[in-house]
Amino acid sequence: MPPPPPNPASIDFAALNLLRVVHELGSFTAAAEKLNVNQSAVSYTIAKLRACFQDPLFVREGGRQVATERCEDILARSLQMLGMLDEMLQPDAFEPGQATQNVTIACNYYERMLMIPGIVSAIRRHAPGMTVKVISSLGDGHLRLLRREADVLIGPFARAESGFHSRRLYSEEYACLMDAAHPLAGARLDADTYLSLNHVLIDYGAGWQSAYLRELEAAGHRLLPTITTPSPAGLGTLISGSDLVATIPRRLGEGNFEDLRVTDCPFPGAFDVSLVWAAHTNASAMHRWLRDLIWTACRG
Amino acid sequence: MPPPPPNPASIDFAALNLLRVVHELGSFTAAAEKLNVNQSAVSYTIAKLRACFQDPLFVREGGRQVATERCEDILARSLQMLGMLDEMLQPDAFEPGQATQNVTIACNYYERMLMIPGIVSAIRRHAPGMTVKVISSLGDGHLRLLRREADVLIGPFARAESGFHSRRLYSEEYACLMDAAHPLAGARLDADTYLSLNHVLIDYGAGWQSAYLRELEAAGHRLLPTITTPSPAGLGTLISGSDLVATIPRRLGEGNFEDLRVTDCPFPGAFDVSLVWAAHTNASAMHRWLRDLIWTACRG
DNA sequence: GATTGAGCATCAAATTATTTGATGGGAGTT
DNA sequence: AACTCCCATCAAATAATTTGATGCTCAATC
Repeated sequence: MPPPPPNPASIDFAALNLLRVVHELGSFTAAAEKLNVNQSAVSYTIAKLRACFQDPLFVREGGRQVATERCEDILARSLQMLGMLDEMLQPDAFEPGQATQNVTIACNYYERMLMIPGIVSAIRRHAPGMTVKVISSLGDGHLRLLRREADVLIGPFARAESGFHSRRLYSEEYACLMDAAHPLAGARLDADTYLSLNHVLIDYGAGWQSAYLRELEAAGHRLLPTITTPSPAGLGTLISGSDLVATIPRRLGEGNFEDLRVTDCPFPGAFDVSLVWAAHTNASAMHRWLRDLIWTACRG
Repeated sequence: MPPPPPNPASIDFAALNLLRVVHELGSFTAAAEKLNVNQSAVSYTIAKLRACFQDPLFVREGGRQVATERCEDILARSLQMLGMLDEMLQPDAFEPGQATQNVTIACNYYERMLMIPGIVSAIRRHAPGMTVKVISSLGDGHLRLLRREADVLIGPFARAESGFHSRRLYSEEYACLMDAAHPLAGARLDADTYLSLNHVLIDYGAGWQSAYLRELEAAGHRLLPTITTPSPAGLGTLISGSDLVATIPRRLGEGNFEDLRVTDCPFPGAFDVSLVWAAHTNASAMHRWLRDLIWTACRG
């Protein structure tokens, strides 16, 4: 009753390497010494390969083990595969100076105004061969991460569920933006005064509710906007020289509008701006580098 | 005390295949079912690969195991290698009609006259894309096999030592070739009569001694040649219209010289013409085919 | 031809690696 | 919160590999 043939799937890289060494030294005994194993271990492994490949692989010629024609073919591929394994085992290295990859950042208007210029500038400085793509994140930022459409997501999101990682960049709050000549510019606003103003409401769409709206509604109020706009873009022109008031993130107001004034809002709706990424990019050297760079650029 | 990292050389093709199936199904449990193993065997193998490659390889996203960036790289190479193993496991097939290889036959004058035309014709008929090279074998035919300079050797050689295989094609003997008008043409020659003739001796060189010379010397005789020549080439012209006698293999004499006659030699020096090849080509499909073709062509 | 030594094949015992089956913790859904 | 699914981990069982001993084959030498 002969033993069943060995399963070829059980051939490992050690066996392929043993084949290489036997071929190189033309002797099982010498190969055993070089590999620091017993001679019979070499016999066992060659016997296994002989059975798998249905070929003697080595034959005695003039006192040496000489490879068969078929063994030469098998050996050529084995050498290839051993090289491939070596490459696979190299640590995931990332050299910014040599890199040519594209990175895709999902974010919205706020980040595009306040953060992307600094981030892009830093990327170009440290990794001049890389390219950057900025895509919208509203409503489906997390899906974009999962679908590998984006490498990172930046915004007021901090999902704790599995599959994502996040890192808080900084805290942010809402403030009132109005013309410097507005009678209440710089004054301390109570809730009633605030609610009686002529508000410009930014409706981001996709059911998004800003944190300050949630806070004032939780306090039992309702904001009746005078004007509704889909984006902060063009807000400065709209408010300048008027009695309109827009409630926007403080950092977006400060330093971005010349004749306008930023005043505390009685419903600041504090929130965190975070960097979010999918778990499958967490261990990647390039992604780690990118995240560190974004962290530095936004905290710098 | 952590366990030592596994040796990457112990990664086998089963592990690479398991990586493929987990990736495809996005689930350890589903992969286990498909592969007909226990779920914990999948965990064990993935854990081993994780340790070897220093990467989580799969992370949970939305209830599925999703590959990391590094896993995608490793998987691409794994698929390549699995394909390579499949190719390596294919039986050594040889299609004469599609083949384009060269075959090299080592032999000498006798074989070039009597056998090579038929062999070449058969090769061209069955494997029209193949090429044939004929090289001299005198003195070092066996070395040419060992050095892979020749695929087969044909001649009066039958080495029994290890490293070679041989197959007898047919038996041959020496006979006397003389002019048809020679007074002893067709007569039965005794030893003294034979030895008194005017002999043409073919001295092949390299210390080669023909079997009939060995036989007559073993019987205590010595042949004194009238003429010595290094090759049977041109022998017909030399002997025609003369009283010279050449002792050559019977088949070489018969049918090759018009006005000449072949007569039995009292020292026939019987020998075998064999096909010889090195052990390392023994299992090769192409070589087997070639040997069978030569056998058929010579035994016609 | 006989002898000797080298080297491969094979065996049983020892060791290591892998697989099985049980269990519990984590994640997702209701 | 309860329930279910799935992966991680554990100990025991099983399989594969390695060790060390032995014998057979081959090549070299006398």
